[in-house]
Amino acid sequence: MPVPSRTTMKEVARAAGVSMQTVSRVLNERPDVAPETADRVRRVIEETGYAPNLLARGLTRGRSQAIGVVAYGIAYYGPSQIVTGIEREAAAMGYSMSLTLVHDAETRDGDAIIGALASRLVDGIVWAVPDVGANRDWIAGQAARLSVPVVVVGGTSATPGIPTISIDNLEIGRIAARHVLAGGARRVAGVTGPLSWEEARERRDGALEVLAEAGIDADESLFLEGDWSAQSGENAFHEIVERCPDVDAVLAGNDQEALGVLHAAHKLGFDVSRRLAVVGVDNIPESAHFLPALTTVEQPLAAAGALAVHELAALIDRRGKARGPVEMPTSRLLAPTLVVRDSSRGAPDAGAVGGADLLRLDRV
Amino acid sequence: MPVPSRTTMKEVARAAGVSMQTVSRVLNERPDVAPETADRVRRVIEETGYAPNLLARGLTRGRSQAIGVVAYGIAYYGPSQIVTGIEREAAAMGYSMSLTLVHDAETRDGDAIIGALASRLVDGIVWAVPDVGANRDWIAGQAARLSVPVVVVGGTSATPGIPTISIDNLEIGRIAARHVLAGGARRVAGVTGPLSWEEARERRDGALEVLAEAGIDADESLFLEGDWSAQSGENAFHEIVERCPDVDAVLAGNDQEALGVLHAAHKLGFDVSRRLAVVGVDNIPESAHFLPALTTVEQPLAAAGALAVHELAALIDRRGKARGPVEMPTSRLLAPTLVVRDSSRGAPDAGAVGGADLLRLDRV
DNA sequence: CTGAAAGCGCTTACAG
DNA sequence: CTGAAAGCGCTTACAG
Repeated sequence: MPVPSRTTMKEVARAAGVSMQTVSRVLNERPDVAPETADRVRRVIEETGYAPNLLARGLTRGRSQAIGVVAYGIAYYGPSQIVTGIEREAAAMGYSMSLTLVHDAETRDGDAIIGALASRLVDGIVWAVPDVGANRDWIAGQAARLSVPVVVVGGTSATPGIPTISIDNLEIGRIAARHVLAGGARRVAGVTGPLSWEEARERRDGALEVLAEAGIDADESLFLEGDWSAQSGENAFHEIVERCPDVDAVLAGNDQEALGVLHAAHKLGFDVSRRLAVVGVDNIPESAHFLPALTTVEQPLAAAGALAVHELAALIDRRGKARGPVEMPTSRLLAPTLVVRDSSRGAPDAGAVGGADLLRLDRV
Repeated sequence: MPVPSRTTMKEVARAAGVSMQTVSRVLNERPDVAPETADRVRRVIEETGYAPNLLARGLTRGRSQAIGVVAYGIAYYGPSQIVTGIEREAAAMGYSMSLTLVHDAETRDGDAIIGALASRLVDGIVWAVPDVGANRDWIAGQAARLSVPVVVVGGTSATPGIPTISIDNLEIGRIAARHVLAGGARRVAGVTGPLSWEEARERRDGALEVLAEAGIDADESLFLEGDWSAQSGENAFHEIVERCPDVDAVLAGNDQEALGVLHAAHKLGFDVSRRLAVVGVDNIPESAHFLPALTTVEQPLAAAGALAVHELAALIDRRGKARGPVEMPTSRLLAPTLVVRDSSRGAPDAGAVGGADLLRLDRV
């Protein structure tokens, strides 16, 4: 059996008794086609199952109707949420998505990756790699010399000259710190993410800022560096307890680290939620079922991904039309949300109201 | 500032004082070019930063050097692992990846999605959507009439006529059941995934098979249907205890459900790991830090994704060459692995050896 | 070893 | 309202 090759526009034209241009017009919904001619063409398209070759279209139009996405991991909660948001919005806006994963946040393959995407004539690029090392400066430099627009998503505040959709990581730290202070905590410790990540540094700094303002003895040495893993949270908690046996709150860099803290606290016989408040970041689905259920700061990651695509699409359209008036990149900083559960409530979790005992506080 | 448009092959040719064909030959590493000519061309390519327009190349060659991937979710652990494996292997084999996410496992957008990928002349398609409803039969039908090869990954056993890389879900159920029986359990219950998923049915059936063989009163009514969520695990456990107060083992459909079971058991005052064994599926990173640490059955999902791409690439190459000799699709069924932790060890978890107390048993 | 010609499947002005 | 021509940037035979 011969490989069924695709129907071509020329074939459709012949079958409909018109020229290729007319088929092209019908396909692109140009108004200047006689109704009956258009109908005839549409019928043939229907019968033959014709669909335009997007490679050819892209070649002539000079744009591919595809966006390139460069993401870090995907196996992790944050990136997977962001990419989900990106894909959804891209699909909704009629773009297909070419995804490249970098396996090291400090990748030096950036050139090759961007180059490969450019070779495919993507109409724009979403850079969804965390803010580690010199990443951001590098991509900003690339963006300047590239012929396609680039939008950065995730990470921290905007890089000058490049539109960035990010989460307010300082605020994440502040929210968490304010919350445990409001609950009466006075000896606040932390497990951060890897400090090569700007995200991790900002979360910590936001917390320290609040502690300092509250006149709390903000002991930076009680904020230990983790690596986002539960294991690192567990290790850190043991260290924290050694340094400060009467610690009454631990702010974790993410929910996995918080889980490790809960685990370690349990092993050490701490009565979490009565004597110790633990707060995570992310609100992964599991966190509501940790023991005790975890208080955490949620980030609008999928929304950030979607917004990034939205902004990118706007840039693409703008570039298509009037090239000129200095493109003012629109950056946005999205606010996180506190989700309060038993791990910080100062109440025993066993026998609790169970179920819908969830409270959301926006910027408490 | 004018949008910097890409250097073209014609420009490279002129700068190097040769014809386009010669540049093309150098680019494709054809041997029939004089060394010094090739050097000259390479130098110009270097200087200009020329990179071929892959849309044009795809149009002439009739293939895009891209594969299309259709995946379910990505925000979930399983799919994210599979896609990670797919991307890694695709990148390694020189393919770029066009990713489309379906947000409903029983999607009826399949036609449109496949059509869109075909329009982009992808060289092959990886179908990474779970085996729900009539999914598999549908994609098998599509594969037959498509001009590009399709490989299915995930799910259960092979669909006739279409290469499938899957995990042995029956074996997952068997492994889990054998393990708790070996630990002395006699009243075994379960929380399944949604039973519209073939994966969920097979895991349950594998367990029931082992229980029956062991002469255990395999009570199917103790296997309740969940929806993969921790909440459903929690709800199910309450129901299970009502039906069978002296239950001594619960086999969950995944780690999230298992977490819900642990949570509910804790609330109800069950002494997990002493009086109750709980086993999950997936080995999500968090599971090692649940309270108690979770025994679970791990699936080689990333490997499955990589193998799918590998198989797809083989099919693409074969199709490119001798079209003819009935393409015998190669399907593979990958074996899961048991990871034993405290939740099934019949030992208290507090004050345990902590850390590397992990044991892997292959097909116990 | 190298180049002129034709063509991949579309779209974009340009005529009529 | 419709079609002939040219061109997007490559590659593939075909000559020499």
